[in-house]
Amino acid sequence: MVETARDDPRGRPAAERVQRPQARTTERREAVLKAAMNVFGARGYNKGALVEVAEQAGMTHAGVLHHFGSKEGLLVAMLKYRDGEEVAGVPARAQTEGPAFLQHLVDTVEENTHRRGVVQAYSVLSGESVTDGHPAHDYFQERFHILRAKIAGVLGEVSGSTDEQELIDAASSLIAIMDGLQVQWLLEPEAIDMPRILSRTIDELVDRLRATA
Amino acid sequence: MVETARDDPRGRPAAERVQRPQARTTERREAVLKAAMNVFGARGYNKGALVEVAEQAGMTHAGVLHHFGSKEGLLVAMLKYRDGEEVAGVPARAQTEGPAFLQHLVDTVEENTHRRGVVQAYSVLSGESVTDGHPAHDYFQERFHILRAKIAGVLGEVSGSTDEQELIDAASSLIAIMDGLQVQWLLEPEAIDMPRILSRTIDELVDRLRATA
DNA sequence: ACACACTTACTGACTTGTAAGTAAGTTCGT
DNA sequence: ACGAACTTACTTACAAGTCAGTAAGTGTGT
Repeated sequence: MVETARDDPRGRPAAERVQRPQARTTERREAVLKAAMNVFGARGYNKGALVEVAEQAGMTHAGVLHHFGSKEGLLVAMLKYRDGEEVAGVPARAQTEGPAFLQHLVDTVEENTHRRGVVQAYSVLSGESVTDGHPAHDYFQERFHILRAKIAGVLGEVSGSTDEQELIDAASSLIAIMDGLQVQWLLEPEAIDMPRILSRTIDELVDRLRATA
Repeated sequence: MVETARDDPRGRPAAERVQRPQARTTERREAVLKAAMNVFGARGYNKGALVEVAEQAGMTHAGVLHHFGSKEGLLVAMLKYRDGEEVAGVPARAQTEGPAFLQHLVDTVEENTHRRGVVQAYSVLSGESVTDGHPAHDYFQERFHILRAKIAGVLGEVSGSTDEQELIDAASSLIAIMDGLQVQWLLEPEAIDMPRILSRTIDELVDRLRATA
């Protein structure tokens, strides 16, 4: 008994739920989230309009607001959702460790070559996120912080190096290369071979770290 | 005689000039351009409003449109203007050659550490530029294309390598690192030492290329 | 005299968000 | 097993604001 008032009846209900959501609600919300990826990816958060998101999800913009409370709420939910599935094909939550993780990075980049929309959404949003008071600011700040630590750890394992600063620097470089290449690739796809460059860079980086270990 | 209708009476007049601009016009336009850097840098192109640009330049938004014709015209003019001066302190047009150019890159990044606004403008705009039909799309596409060729050339000179593909890949990496680091730095400045990482990367890159030369 | 460098005033197109209403689903007392 | 009471999942309609762009006018420099 004790009624345990579940304050989280599935997901992150913007309009506070008291009962539980209906059967098909989850998939409807997912449709909205996917539409948001499309729209925010194609036009950016600022220029992306709720009406267009709603249209693609088959409802009105008021319906979208019913689910996510505000445009900002939708963005945040979308960002979290994206994390949950990573890139469809790749195992997502599969938190690979050690050298496998570095291969996982290359695989993901390879996958991304066939998912322009995802890459575009990421590039646009991370760029926008540095503007004053952008709703995705905290998300990207945290994401980079965690990613750097994770990659530095793996690089340490693989190379045997224990120079923390150098490991973090190397991790920062790796992330920077991946992100920077995406923008160049989006603007001139034939000119940039992302997987090749990344995999080369990783090899060099590990070699360098091993040398000073 | 013959009236030689000069179709470019100084600058890029959006509202087509017939006579020649007045004395203080150039500096007024420059004030607008600088304001545009501020506003588009802080808010992005889409969210940046002409009224705010105008305010900072000491006129109304209609005055800005008088000079640049449209918001898009202002952006393009701003981008060109920025190229003309690069970063205030650094010699700008000084098209350094050879190894000096690589040092110039590091110096510029060092300078940028003290010019957050410039870095933010660049990051936001280049991110936005990949969206559908963005007015800065062509600018950044061309910029990356030229920069890659330039850097690849310099790397070839310095390392002695003649492997075109490898030189272009290395150039792409360098640019990607600089751009990618900027975003991370903007989000967490204390965590990222841009000049140190860049200069380290350049050394490694040159060494690698020299080895296979 | 006439173009230039603006300003004021206004329009129209979009935007996000809210309010109110409706149909369908869920829960629960009996 | 049934219906009242209530929620959820929307819709239509609207409020309120923001913004780029235009038109017409005013003063000033050459």
